[in-house]
Amino acid sequence: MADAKPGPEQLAEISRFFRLLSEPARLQLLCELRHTPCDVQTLMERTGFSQSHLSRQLSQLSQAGLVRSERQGQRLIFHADDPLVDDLCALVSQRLRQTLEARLRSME
Amino acid sequence: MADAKPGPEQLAEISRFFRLLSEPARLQLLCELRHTPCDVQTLMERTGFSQSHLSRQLSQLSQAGLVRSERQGQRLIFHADDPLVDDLCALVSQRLRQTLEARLRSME
DNA sequence: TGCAGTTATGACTCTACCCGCATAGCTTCA
DNA sequence: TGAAGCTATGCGGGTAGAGTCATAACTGCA
Repeated sequence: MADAKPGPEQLAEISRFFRLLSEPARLQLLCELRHTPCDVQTLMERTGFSQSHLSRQLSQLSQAGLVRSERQGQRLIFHADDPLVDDLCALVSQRLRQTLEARLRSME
Repeated sequence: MADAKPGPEQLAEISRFFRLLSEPARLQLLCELRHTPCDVQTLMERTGFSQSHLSRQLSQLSQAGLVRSERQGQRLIFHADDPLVDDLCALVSQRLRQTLEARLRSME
């Protein structure tokens, strides 16, 4: 029952979530903000992205609850204090490492 | 060190992996094959996808090691015996549920 | 080996979405 | 309140990739 086949609806939602993480730009933003909240100006300097692009991506991420914004003076400070993404990335990284090792061994 | 910022290279690989799961069709295939391996004919009937489409998607999944094929007679039987996807989906589902509950409470 | 059945692939269309530019809309503070 | 600064959004070019059709390539079997 815990691993019953999810319905199409649920499948769609889950895949939408993964889509958020499937874009390097967004994943990068999440990593940048993970332990050091900052404002858009700083993100522009660090990533080279345009302001409009950042605004859109941050909007998507905050809509999914992966990012939170807090006003400080006239600028918004963005936070990403959710460990979920860390966990997901850790699982995937570990998997990628295993795959590489296996490929190494197989070409021996 | 465990959660140091990943480099651009690693970020790209991780996001590529998430992209595999960001397509409902592929996620559905993984769910179909998770506990009941089967051949392409059966997948066509169950999902309504064309043979060529299935071939491409299964190719991507098997290249990532999420699916394995085994010949039986003249047809290939596809397996998805990796619990990783289950784990990832479970984490995300749980998160989606939490988000919904929070939204409910906030509109109270 | 040659045939029948199965899978992979080239060519194509179509949709979604990234990303930047320009600008409209807001928020804060003097 | 009005101006300055910050953020959101309409618009458009470009690209990646889903999905189909036709067909090539391959596999097991008579």
